[in-house]
Amino acid sequence: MQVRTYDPMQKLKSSIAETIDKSGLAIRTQFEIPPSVELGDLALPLQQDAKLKGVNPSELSRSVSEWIESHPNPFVSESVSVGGYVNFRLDTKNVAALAWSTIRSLGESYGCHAPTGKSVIVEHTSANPIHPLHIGAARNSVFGDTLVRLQRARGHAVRAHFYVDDTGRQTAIAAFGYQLLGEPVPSEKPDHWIGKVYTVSSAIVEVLSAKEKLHSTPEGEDAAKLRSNIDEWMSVLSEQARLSPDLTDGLSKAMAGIETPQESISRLISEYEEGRPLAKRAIRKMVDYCLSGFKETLVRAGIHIDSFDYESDLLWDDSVGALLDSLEVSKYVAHDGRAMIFDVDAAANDFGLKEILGVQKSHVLPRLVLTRRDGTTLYVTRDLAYSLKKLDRADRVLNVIGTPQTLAQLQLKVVLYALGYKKVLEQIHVPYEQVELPTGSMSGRRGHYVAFDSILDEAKSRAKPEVAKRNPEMSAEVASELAEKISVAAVRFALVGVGASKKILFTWDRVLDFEANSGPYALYTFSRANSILQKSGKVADSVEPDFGSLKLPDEHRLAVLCARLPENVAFAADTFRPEVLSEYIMRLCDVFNSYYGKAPVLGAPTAELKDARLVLVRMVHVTLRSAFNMLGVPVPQRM
RNA sequence: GGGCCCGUGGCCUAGUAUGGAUAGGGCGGCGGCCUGCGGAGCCGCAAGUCGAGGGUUCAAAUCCCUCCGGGCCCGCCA
Repeated sequence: MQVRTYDPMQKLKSSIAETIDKSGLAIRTQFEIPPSVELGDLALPLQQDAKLKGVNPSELSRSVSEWIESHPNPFVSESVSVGGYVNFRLDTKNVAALAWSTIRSLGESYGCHAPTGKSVIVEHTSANPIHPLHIGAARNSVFGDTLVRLQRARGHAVRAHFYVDDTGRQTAIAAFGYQLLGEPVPSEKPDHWIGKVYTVSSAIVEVLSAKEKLHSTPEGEDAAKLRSNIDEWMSVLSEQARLSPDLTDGLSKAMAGIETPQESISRLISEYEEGRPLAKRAIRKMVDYCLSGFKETLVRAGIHIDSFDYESDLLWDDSVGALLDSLEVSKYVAHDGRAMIFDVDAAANDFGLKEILGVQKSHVLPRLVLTRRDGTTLYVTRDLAYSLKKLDRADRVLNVIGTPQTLAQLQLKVVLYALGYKKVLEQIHVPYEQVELPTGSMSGRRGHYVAFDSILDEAKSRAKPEVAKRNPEMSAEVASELAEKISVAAVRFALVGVGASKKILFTWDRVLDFEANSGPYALYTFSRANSILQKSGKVADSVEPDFGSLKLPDEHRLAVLCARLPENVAFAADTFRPEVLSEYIMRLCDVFNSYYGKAPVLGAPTAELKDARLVLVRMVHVTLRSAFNMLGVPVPQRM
């Protein structure tokens, strides 16, 4: 049976390695890419091997290249020995043919790898359901979703999970306001409306409780602090009163009758945790409205969540209770009243986890409080139970969570490992840096944020005139669809195009400048390739080309680049770095743009050349389309 | 006090995992290219002490140490 080829470059490398192995030189065949195209397509560095063998690197590389020259490999057109490297120039014809047969057989799935049978859960987004997704969450979503797509392309069975934090105090504050308003149907996009309810409720509660405290506080520093606190929240309130007068007014009136809102909120929390019907109805109703708003935004950005996991379910189905029972008897747990405190450092030392997790031995890991003195659970406790649930459902779990959570994620691993869940090592924190605004940090509570929706809207409204300018004959509807695609591409490229460890300073121009942004450029390149294929009037996939007629350096580069998609996907997936793929796309676009500008495809001098070029264009076309799919970028047929 | 991350031309960024061949791109600037498959394009030019200093090495943007600048974390918050 023929084994299906997924990765042409891999296949070709093994073939060359095999040829070299026959020489009996016994060298490692770890290929690299030379720093410049003039040097070749593949490089074999032999300095290490030369050292081990105690021979001169140049001599070794010369023997290898001489061997290849006298024992030809179909994929190598030339091998040159330079300073301990053997540089290989690949044979355009055979590389193109190999890439083409792979592309033709895989079609849209070109770039994907053989199924592994391994299951992966990617948890991402998981924003609090009390305000719209903002730009920071957008980075999480886009990054997380791209990871989902990449893991899938890697051959794993992947599911995207969203952890719904519905038992926290913040959620209760919003739900409390929602209850007071009579639990209405939101009058606008639900997450945006709930965001307002949350900000106003939060501000009123802050003001009322600060005022309350002020009564029993003697004049001095503390009182002054309370006063400035009141002032701050009053100004948030007046801002909201200006933006949404009815809502603010309604909530203020309803809240005025409540003497101790903090207590009411605490009661709501505990009633919800106990699963009391009224509390349950109000909170779930509000949360689900908010989630429906999230979904709308996510769908627009091409993001799909397979499972929304409610934190409250972990309490109700006693997952948390079971976890507490096993913690109770752990030798690392100390009790203080009903509070449980976990000695993370001792556990990490005992199990040798510092070494495994890359923590310095001398670094003392902070203890972790798992329950309050009154016995109630904390966020981490529920998160522990949630981790177990995720690990139960997949071979591997990727948690897309911001860098501020790094320590907490580490502690979580130690605790679960110490409880005997060794599989927790298969749960990986994939961190990303925050997005900052020029005006300072965002605050959901204060209603200060840039919503994901606004970014998409703004991108679209900037794209529209550009589309209209270039396509005056296009109907408004089609133009709008196109503008939508372009804006999603621009936003996704902007958020995933830089390494996750880099902070992003969000400015409208940075993200939405269509000259600077690589998204529209890449889509444009694709649409040009598409247009050449359309114009040809041929079905490129049924053409049997003679790749031997491709002589231009750019034709060679394009064939080799197309063959490299799968290995780039593998690397991006395995290192959790989508930017690897976006860099690859840019490289391919650069070469292709330059190519079709100087080499006529449809007007090629001979029929053979025309066919070969046409197929090459098709290869670029399919390769780009696959790569876009993996980045979650929609593809327009024309622009 | 302890720990983590970032620091590459005016601005943004790749390269750091596995040290190696002239540090790649983009924006902005300057100069060209619409009789050719659509100019969101192409071609060219100027612009760099890879934060600083030491060390290891035949070889350091990359590894080690110290320091500087920016950010984050070390809650009976989430």
